[in-house]
Amino acid sequence: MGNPLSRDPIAEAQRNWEEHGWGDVAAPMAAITAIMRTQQILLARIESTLKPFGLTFARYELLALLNFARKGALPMNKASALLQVHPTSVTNSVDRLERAGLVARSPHPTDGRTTLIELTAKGRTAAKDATAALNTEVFSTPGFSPGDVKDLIRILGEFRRNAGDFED
Amino acid sequence: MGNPLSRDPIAEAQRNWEEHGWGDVAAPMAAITAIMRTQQILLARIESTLKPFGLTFARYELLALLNFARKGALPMNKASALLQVHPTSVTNSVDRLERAGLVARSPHPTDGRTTLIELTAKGRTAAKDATAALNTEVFSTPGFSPGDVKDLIRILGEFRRNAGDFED
DNA sequence: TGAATATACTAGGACATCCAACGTTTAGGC
DNA sequence: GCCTAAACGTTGGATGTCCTAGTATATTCA
Repeated sequence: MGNPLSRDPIAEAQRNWEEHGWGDVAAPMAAITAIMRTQQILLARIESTLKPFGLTFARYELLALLNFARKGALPMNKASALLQVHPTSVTNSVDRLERAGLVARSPHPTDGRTTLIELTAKGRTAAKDATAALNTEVFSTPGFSPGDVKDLIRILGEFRRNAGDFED
Repeated sequence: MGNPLSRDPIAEAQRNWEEHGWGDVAAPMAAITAIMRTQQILLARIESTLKPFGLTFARYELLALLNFARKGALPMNKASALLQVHPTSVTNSVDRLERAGLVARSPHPTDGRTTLIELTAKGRTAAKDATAALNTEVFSTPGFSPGDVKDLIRILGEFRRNAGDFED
């Protein structure tokens, strides 16, 4: 889909912003646009790594979350909150994961409204295998230096806290 | 869709990774996940700012690109390359923008294969207004300190260069 | 008990992305 | 000059995400 460009299009945009008298917001614009593009690149890598497992990133995240939960089960609404996604998206993901035999729905023992999502044995295996693949194929060579990784975690952590993701 | 959580779910994931013996990739995993989440937050802000203009981010990017192009026109394939998206995605965006009267297709004067995308007067106004809105509502208060903005531009710029986005 | 709230599902729609395939047009090798 | 290869944009199909709205059920609290 793309050969390398001769010039950085985001740096170009930043220059355009400055020339049009928006110099005060040119840098933040460039940073935000760069985050958008970086996410695109990373997502493509992750999805191509997960494809052999029949997983998308959204479904993998849910699987990984369940894998870390005690007893491998979580209520739907907890999963929605922890993954920061819309409840209907969780329903959608669970539908597909259930159809693939990786998770199962079960009624909550005391609260009749909530349904628990539970990892099946097959789902636990898939979670482990997919995680191993991501670790070796993506996370071990992230494209950031260790120092930059540290900076990113700090910068984006502060951003997310200020955005209301969590209080800590 | 979300009240603040009591703890940072990404920091939590990082801890889980370390406890499972994947300490060597725990930090990159956290950084990459943070980029994913940050992109989500920023995209939501941008889209809600663009909504009154009947624009999505993908369509706005195309509009802004045309607005900076000399003569307000670009070939489809140039737009595809500069925006780093699949040609069919550009077709999709142009279809919708054309239906909204913001751009127009026209044949290339010398190369019969390529079609030019051209800003209409209405499109140029929309581009200017939407940019002004983004500048005041999003980019002026990005949620990053000026120093962090600078770091992000450098770190993500290097990443994108290494990923083959551009050569410079 | 009754009203407000919480939970999850269904249905429908908007949107973006990618892929395979196609017709048209151009360019390059011979 | 011709013919093959490549480039370009489009179509149709598939996938996937998110959102809104409405429904049904269950819980909580006044």
